[in-house]
Amino acid sequence: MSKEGEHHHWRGRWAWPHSWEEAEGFLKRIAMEVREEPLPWAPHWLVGVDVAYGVTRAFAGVAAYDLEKASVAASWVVPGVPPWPYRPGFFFLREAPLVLAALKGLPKRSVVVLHGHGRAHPLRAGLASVVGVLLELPTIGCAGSLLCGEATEPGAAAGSWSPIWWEKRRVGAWVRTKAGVKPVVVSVGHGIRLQEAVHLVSTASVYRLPQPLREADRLARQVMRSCGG
DNA sequence: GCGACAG
DNA sequence: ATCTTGTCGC
Repeated sequence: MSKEGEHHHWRGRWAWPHSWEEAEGFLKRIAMEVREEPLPWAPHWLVGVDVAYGVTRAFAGVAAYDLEKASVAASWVVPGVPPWPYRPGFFFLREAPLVLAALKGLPKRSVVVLHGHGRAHPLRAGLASVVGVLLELPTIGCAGSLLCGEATEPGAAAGSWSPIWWEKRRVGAWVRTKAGVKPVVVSVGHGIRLQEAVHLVSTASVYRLPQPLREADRLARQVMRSCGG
C-alpha cells in the first residue's frame, strides 16, 4: 500500500488520519455520515473481505458470494503493508487501507461484509462504517465478540438473534448463525438496515461465520503462506 | 485505579 | 490475530 488512500476518489473530502487523536475525530465524522436505510435493490452478491498478516506484509482476501447460487463465484487477493498496529476501537487504521484497495470494481448489487464492527462501536463507526462511507457501498460488520454494548443471549436455534444496546441505541444484533454455537455480532456498516444485514449474514452462513468471510480468510491465509509471510 | 478491549 | 495436527467428545 502506498501513502494511504492517495489515489482514491474520496481524497480531499476525507483526510486520512495520521495520529490516534485524528483517528477519533475521523470516526466521529464517519459516524455522522452513516445511513441506516433499506438497500435500493435486491442484493445479488455478498462480498466478504478479510486480511491476513505476515511479518512484513499483509494480504487482503476478497470472496464474492452469489446469494442465489449460494456459492463463491470469484475471489482474489491483494498484497499490501499494514501501516498501524492494532488497537481496540481503531482497527480501521490497520485494516481499512488495504481493504479499500482490494474492493475495486465490484459488480452491481454488491453488499460487503467485513470481519469487524460497524455501528456496534464506542463511537458508532467501526471498520465496516469507514469502508461503507468512503466507498459509498452498503456494508455489514460481522465480528466474533462485543467491543461495547449489551445484549441478551439469542435462542439456541440458527437464525435467532437479539438486539445489542449501547448508550440507549440499538447498534447491532447478536446472531446465532449456527445452532448451539456462540453468536456473532452483526451491525450496520453503511447503507443497509440491521434487519437486512442480519438476514443476509444468516442466509450466507453454514458455520459460525458467513461463507464469504470464511472464504476470504482462507484464501488470504493460503496466499500469505505460499508467499512465505 | 483496574479491567476490558473488533483483528 | 498468530505459533499448530490430530484428536477427544457430543
